[in-house]
Amino acid sequence: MHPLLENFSPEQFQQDLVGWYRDQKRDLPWRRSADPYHIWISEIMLQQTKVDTVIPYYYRFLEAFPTIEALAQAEEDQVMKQWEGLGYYSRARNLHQAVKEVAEEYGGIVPSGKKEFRSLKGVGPYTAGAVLSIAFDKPEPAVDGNVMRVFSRLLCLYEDIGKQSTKSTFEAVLGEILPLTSPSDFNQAVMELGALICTPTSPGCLLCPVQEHCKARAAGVQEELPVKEKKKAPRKQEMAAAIIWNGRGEILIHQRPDKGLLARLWEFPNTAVEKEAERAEEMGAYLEAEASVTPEIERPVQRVEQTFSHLIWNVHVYEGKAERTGLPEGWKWVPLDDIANYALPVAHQKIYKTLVERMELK
DNA sequence: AAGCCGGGGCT
DNA sequence: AGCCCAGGCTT
Repeated sequence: MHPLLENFSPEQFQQDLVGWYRDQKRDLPWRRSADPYHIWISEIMLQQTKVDTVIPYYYRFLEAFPTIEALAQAEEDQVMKQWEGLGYYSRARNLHQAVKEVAEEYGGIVPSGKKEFRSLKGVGPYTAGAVLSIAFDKPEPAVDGNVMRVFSRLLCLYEDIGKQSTKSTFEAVLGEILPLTSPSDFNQAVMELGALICTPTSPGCLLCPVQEHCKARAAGVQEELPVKEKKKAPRKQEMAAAIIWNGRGEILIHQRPDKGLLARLWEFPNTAVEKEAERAEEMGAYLEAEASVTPEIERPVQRVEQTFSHLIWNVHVYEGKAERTGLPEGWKWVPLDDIANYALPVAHQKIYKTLVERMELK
């Protein structure tokens, strides 16, 4: 028995927690399915993403790609378009690659072995535990942020949950508490408790089904936990972007590089700028250097902000024109309406939406 | 071990 | 203005 579990009663805890879960659990779309493919999609989408955000994406994605085969055969651009706006786009590309592997190597059947499933792209320790327990009822722990918050309070553990060593501690503890009879309900129950009762701020201890098991509650320190190192503030970046028309009524777009921020998404040409007075000139120089396009920047039309976890873009949008020249790899002239078929970062979706509205007024 | 990778909704 | 979220990958 793990030393942190001294005086902890796993059987009573399981009973109190799972009983509450079966009575109070939310009716979520992926809980209506037993298909491992559906469970898997939901778990990837739910990484660092709230339930309410995921729900519409989950429906649309499975409508577009109802089966492993359908997703395996899809073009990456179509997959990215379905993921547009959900963020962390490597999730979509990794999922697509993993599903192709399942189609080719496992006959389209999601592997239920830990080693096999864990080896798939984008499947880490949490996702492996979650899918194997929920879809296959395997007794695997699934330790995410919810679980660490809940158990740092239950066990009154003041170790930084951002550290790998702390996560390992929780995985060991959960491995000992996890019931063999219904690991699916148990894992989901801990997460449900974290989402509904044992929330980051103002936890609802009075409504908590396991309050009698909670050391932090007993000591009145539940608000101090979990311990987590503060993150640095994001840095600000001034940007210029341009809507460049050619003589045929087409607009210039660009695909971002394979790696890094917003990898492989499409965008209006843009570049970081230094001096406020020379933004338009810097934009022109960028287009000349990267696409051999010599634009006439005519006017500023919009300003858009986009906040990332480590970066804030302040994008000054210009409009202008250029000759319809040949373009390097990754650049395209596209009719206005066709831009809707490309996956864009949210900042560029806003630019596109505003542009379409302006054109409709004319 | 630490940094990178989105976007939205709370407080 | 921070904070957090059903994390994983890369270095």
